[in-house]
Amino acid sequence: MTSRGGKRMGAGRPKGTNHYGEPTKPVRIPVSKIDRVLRFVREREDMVPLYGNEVPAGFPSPADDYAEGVLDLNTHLVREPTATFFVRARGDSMIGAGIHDGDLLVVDRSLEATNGKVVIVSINGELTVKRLRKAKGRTWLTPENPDYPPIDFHEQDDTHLWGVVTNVVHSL
Amino acid sequence: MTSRGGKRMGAGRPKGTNHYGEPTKPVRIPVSKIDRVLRFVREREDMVPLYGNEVPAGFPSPADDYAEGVLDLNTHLVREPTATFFVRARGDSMIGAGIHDGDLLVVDRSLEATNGKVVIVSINGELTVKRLRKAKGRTWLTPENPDYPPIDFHEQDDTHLWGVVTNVVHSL
DNA sequence: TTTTTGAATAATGTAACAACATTCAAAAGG
DNA sequence: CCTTTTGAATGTTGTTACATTATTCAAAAA
Repeated sequence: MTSRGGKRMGAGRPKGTNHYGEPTKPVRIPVSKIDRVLRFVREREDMVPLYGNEVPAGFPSPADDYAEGVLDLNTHLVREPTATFFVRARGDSMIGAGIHDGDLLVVDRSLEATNGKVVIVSINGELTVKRLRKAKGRTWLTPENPDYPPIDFHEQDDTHLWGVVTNVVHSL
Repeated sequence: MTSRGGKRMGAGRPKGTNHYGEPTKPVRIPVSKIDRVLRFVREREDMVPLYGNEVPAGFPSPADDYAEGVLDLNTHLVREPTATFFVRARGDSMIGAGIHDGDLLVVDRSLEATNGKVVIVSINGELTVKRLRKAKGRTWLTPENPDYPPIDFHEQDDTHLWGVVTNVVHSL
């Protein structure tokens, strides 16, 4: 074929037409986490739409813009990653606080355990969850269930306060 | 100074002494997500230690090995990212199922709404959460609160079943 | 024996590159 | 004059390459 050459002013792929709509940069990732990272950046795996109580216009297409916003559970529930841990709740002594047997408790060790907070305490090597009550110079650990009695609390060898429960994850 | 040269058999940095304990590879990441990705891979932000009810040996140092394992909330609670959304619960009609006013509900639209499942239904443009009961060829939406009556359910113009509630996140 | 020092080697952030994708307009065809 | 074909022009992308840094070891010095 003969050439069809010549100037092509303004030709070429336009900027910003990539998959993400923004520039990318190579970042070194440990191989075991590459899959997870790619899912996060490519499929916005961690951003799940949040709806209120009205059926939104775009419903039920989560691919559309999320009028009510999106939510990342890790960021939402874990404010201080290095100070946070989970504990599996046992028993029904805190049923009144919405804590059921088997629930996953999100515990933040960086929060101050003030009066009224639900806390994780170890007693004789066992972790337990109770509500902290401070009154008249004394401190009590009170269950949220009338079947159980309050416990007088003071830090000692085998009793330690580990953190404040911020969220309860209940599976159905 | 004179040279101190000569063979150095076995010298050099040993393999596997990198920050992650495993090889890395460059992966192209959109610039706005680089911070988030680096936090994830470097500080294992999303991997929070999970403890049972015994005080573990390494406690309270989350930097140590997690005898009870680690947990990533997104992976744990969101099985099908593209079919999942969140709804904020209103009212106390499902208090018996552990669902309180203001709780965050994780809803999976890919699960089958079988008898006994807690489901999200829209009625007249409003989202509501109820337990599905199927019996004698009929389907009911039953609140988990004796103060509320069951509702006869059948899909029609203004009534639609949106998904199955898999988890309830309750804030304290 | 202990300390100093540079060789040896791996890790790491980023530039560079080759392969691919996309768009435009000149040339060809009608 | 309008439509189709085609290669130039340019951006994107996964991966390689590389210069710099970090780490360890043992020969040489003290």
